[in-house]
Amino acid sequence: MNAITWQSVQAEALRRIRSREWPPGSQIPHEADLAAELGCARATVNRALRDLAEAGLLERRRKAGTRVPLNPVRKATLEIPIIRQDVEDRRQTYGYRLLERNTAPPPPEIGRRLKLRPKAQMVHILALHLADGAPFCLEDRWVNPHAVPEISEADLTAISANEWLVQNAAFSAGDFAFGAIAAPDHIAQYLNCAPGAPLFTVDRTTWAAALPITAVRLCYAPGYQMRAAI
Amino acid sequence: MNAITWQSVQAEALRRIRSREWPPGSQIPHEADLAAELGCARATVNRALRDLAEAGLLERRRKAGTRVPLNPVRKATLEIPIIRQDVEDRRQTYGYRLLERNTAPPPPEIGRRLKLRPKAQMVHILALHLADGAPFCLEDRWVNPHAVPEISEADLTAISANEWLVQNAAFSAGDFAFGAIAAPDHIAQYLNCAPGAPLFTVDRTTWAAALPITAVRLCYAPGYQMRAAI
DNA sequence: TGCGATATTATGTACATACATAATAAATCT
DNA sequence: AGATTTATTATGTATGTACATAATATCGCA
Repeated sequence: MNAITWQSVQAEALRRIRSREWPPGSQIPHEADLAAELGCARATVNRALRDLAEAGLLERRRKAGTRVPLNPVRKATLEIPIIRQDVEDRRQTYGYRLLERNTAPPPPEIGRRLKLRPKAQMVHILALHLADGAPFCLEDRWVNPHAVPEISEADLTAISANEWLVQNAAFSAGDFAFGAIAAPDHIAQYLNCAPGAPLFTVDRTTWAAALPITAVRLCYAPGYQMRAAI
Repeated sequence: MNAITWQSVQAEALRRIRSREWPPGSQIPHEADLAAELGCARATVNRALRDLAEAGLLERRRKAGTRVPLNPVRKATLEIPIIRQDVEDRRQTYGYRLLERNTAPPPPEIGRRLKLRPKAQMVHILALHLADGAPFCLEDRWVNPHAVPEISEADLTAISANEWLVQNAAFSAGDFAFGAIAAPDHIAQYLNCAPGAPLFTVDRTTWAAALPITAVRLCYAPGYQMRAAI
């Protein structure tokens, strides 16, 4: 009956970090010593410390050992559902309208972000997501047709590009930027809000290995909040 | 010489998910079978699949097995540095000014968020973070003195409450909400921007087990973006 | 002294085995 | 039939061993 689990090892390590028993910047005992001290296998210690390192509470390097970082970085996990799910999770009924769809060269800024040559043709999609009939989020998207040629045939009036891409495009990496803008006139019209109203925005680019797939800006209606937990 | 690593197993699993070989909603073979098929130990498969489950690409339940979720939820990891670090990472020089500090009962909304009784006294702190001398972020914070009594003696003119708390308060959980607001007059003054300008905001509460520690709203100067990667 | 080769070391991973745990399915009893 | 107990099963975890890998420290040589 051994009560030692990797969670209990992790809890003990956390306690030592927070109590300054292992002060910031210091090196902590190596796995074998800790395992001996706590009476468990090295693999158990490894699992505990590896997890803490992934959470940013420890820094580990081969041979150099494990240390408590001087500048702790909190890592929060953001769960980013497809927009329909986001609306339904709020117990509202989801609606969707495709506003525009054409093929054109993207604005220079989008081209730069996706590292495409200047005049490459891309599929441009403008769509509005609704919650209980009211504007919820405006989706302004550019898709690289070379990455997902099937997009040309997709029926984007029935399913949003957001959802279609999640289901049909392999992706390996991406980045997000969250910010706030004042609603320009044309966006204010779609979102049915005052021009200049503060809008929460998400800019997102996704890649399949080195191949750019899509760049999108989501503008949420005033009052929207995105939540995360640690 | 075995070239099979948990990463390669993970890559193969990812391939099958994306290629619809394992379609959304379906159950995938159990660990022992996969291990036999791929020619590795079950522990290796476990590590690979466990990681994918943590990333939201698989759902696992004991006895019930492992399945591909119908509604994929993308999980992004947000790195949330202390504000000084954020500024310095932009290669700007950090500055800080404590604007106000007093003890008072918090506004009802803060009290509710922290689940405190209505008239509990809290430490209120208003501070401005600067980048290259320009306003960067306004910090409006309420701290529970019962959770961190040392806050009363802390010299918050030299070090920000943000930083002091990271270094001195044990915390176990927290949540974030990101949004956008129109700058109210008094905030616009501090941030040196036009009243009504769109501001990116972070609302954050942190807890030590069941004990509320602090609630804070950060208002970033116009144009600020917070970044995350998948 | 300076530089490159070599040894050392702490973490990282793989594996076989064993047992724990949770959820389901089957069996049993009333 | 319905409720309760008992298998069954897939994932979860712990362990000892072995070897891989990356970073550092040391040695040997010019």
